[in-house]
Amino acid sequence: MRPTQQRLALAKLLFAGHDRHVTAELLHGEALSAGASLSLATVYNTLNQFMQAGLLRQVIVDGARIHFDTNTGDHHHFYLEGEDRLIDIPGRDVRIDGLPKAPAGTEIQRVDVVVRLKGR
Amino acid sequence: MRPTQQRLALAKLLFAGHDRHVTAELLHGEALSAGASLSLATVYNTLNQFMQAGLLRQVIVDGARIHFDTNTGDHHHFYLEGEDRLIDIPGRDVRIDGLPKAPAGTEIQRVDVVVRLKGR
DNA sequence: CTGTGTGCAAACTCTTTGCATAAGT
DNA sequence: ACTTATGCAAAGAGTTTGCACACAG
Repeated sequence: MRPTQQRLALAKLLFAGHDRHVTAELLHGEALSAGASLSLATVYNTLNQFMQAGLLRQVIVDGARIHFDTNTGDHHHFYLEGEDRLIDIPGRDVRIDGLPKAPAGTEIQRVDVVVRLKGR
Repeated sequence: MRPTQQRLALAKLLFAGHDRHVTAELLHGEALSAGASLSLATVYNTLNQFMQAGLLRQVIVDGARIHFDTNTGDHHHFYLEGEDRLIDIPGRDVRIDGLPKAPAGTEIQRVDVVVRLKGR
């Protein structure tokens, strides 16, 4: 994977600080605002490449959009429906009991917990 | 909501037996096979109406498709990635401990657990 | 005859793909 | 030059919407 201008710009936005949750469109907007010049398609491709490289993870909460998460470790999410926003829940603290064992011929790949929040 | 032919055909397929998980496209196919005559758009509209009526619930696991679940009670899901198939996990049996409390100004609407399975 | 509600063609949104172009050897 | 990889326009997949038509009162 070559360190092109587009990829560097996105990497910088994604990994510069703390963990982030972004959608392709949001990141595209940020990149443009930061002066970079790339298309939304390139953002998607880059996000998928970063994902394959293990730098990023998808979070499915919304059906309409895919969210990408720079935190690839074991954790879960609060999802604020109104604002379409994600907040990490550290995986260490959470314990899930009473799950049936995986059906024959399958094995568990991951357990995702999504706590859906409603603004009050 | 009028009991039109289209709605009756779909209701019959959805609620005739045990609980089901369907996508719009799958249900459309079944309806056509059963001799009904309706468009995919109508299936979507009808599913959304059933949902508003509280007869159905959406399950978001895939990002590409929306799954509809005739089981509206408290429960969770196994998701078989390869086959794009859902299996219910009764909510009674599952206990989740250690979740942080909801951020100020928000309240928990629902907690969804998805156990992602990989065929072996 | 009038008004409410229905079903579907067409539109829309998000994401992926095919290909001309660019970069490296 | 030749090969591999890149970025984006255009296509694809899933879902929603606007509107002509049907049905009930």
